[in-house]
Amino acid sequence: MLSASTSNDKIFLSPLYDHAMAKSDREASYHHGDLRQALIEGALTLINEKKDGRTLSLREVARRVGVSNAAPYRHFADKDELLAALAEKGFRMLTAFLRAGVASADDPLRSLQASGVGYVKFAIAHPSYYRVMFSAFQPDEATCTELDEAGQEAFSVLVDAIAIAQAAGKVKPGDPQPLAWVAWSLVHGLAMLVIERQLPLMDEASVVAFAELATQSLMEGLHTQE
Amino acid sequence: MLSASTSNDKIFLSPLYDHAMAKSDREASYHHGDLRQALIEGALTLINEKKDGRTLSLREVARRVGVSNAAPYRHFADKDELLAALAEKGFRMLTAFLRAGVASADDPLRSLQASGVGYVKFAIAHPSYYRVMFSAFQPDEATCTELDEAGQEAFSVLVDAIAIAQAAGKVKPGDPQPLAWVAWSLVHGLAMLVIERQLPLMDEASVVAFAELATQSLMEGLHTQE
DNA sequence: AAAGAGATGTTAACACTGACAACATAAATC
DNA sequence: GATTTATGTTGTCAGTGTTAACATCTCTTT
Repeated sequence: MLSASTSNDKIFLSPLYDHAMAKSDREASYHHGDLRQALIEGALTLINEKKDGRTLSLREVARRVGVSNAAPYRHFADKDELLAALAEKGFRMLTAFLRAGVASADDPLRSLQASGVGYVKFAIAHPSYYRVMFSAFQPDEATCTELDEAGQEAFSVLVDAIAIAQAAGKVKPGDPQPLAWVAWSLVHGLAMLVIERQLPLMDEASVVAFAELATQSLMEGLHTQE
Repeated sequence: MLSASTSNDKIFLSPLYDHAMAKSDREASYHHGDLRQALIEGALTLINEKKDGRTLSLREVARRVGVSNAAPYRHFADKDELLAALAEKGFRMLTAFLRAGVASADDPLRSLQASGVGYVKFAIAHPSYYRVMFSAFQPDEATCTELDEAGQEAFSVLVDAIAIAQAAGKVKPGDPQPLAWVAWSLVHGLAMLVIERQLPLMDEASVVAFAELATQSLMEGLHTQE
């Protein structure tokens, strides 16, 4: 029953539900113990079975977790809030992929490029996640600041990588933020097109190879010495 | 009642329904006369009222057009097929925007860049269209070849612009297709991020300005003389 | 022109969904 | 131990995509 969920299930974000985590006797009690987390994981496994934000249903998640229709509403105001929780987790994972990319090279420029390739690698490794993260469920602005934070954290990895490359004189100077937007646009568009099968790239190898070409192209546009 | 629909409503694609177009006495007859087109336009106006592929409902379209729930199923196998028809029209419009961009400059390089800016301009001018075009409703492959064609037509504008720039020695030589993918990725990602309000760009002017920066950055990476 | 055939609408139904109110039960607090 | 609070359940509502069975129009064929 406990299918192979993600290993980093230690991310407990909302202090509101901390007390629930203390429980350990689960299984067949009226109160689930940690429904919120179980719902997120249930939605997660469903999403890994070809479901996206549109086809995923709250009721199915509840069913999968073994709980009634209305139970999820004790933990999420509506479906979008569950999706937002998933998206947040996705951004945390994306951040890890980006950092792994950055760390995989010594040269600041190659580091920057590797972060872009890492971005695309995440997208093709977790396409359903990625779709949820960027599909248009309006996050209601102020309500889910945690999602925003997670997104900003991921983005800052890119900004930092650019700033470091600038400090090394490898990227033209100026506010790194707009440059990061440009780089983000490139890898985001690439990721989306690949995921939606709009580009005829079949296996991971060719996607990564193309991601390297794409980031390389932009690199030669961004770096100094013209 | 006939709200301001798009002006290019002369696009009749499927010869299967040509005979229906011959009718002119509409209004209050059992048979609508040209339901297929009316449904597309109805969906279109609804989509311009904040609806996207997820929130748009076939029943609402039917209601808007003044027809019963099941009537649309005489013209579209399912909801996705209606969305595909919308997407096709969107790609035709996108092609026009791209061509306008290309034609707006004399220099091949600037022409190429202008096509990219035109791409983004289309996306922000018709965000709902754009969302439908690229939101994941699996087009069932072989069934809707017309959508594929429309997409290819738009893409070919980009490829051609690159090929022309290559012929003028302004872009590094080689198969233009991969380069077009890179460029497409950049503007697609930018368009998506702007539409989903992931970038803090408010008005059209700043979006266009940033699109120019983004395309310029890539340009300097693609062009010759390093 | 009459008649049958095929296209195009309509109504009614099914199985779903998101969401809520009213109720039940366990846990936490006093 | 009693009460408040958190959490889960059942039942319901409006809305959806989709299909089947039926109705009506149009068109071809005789």
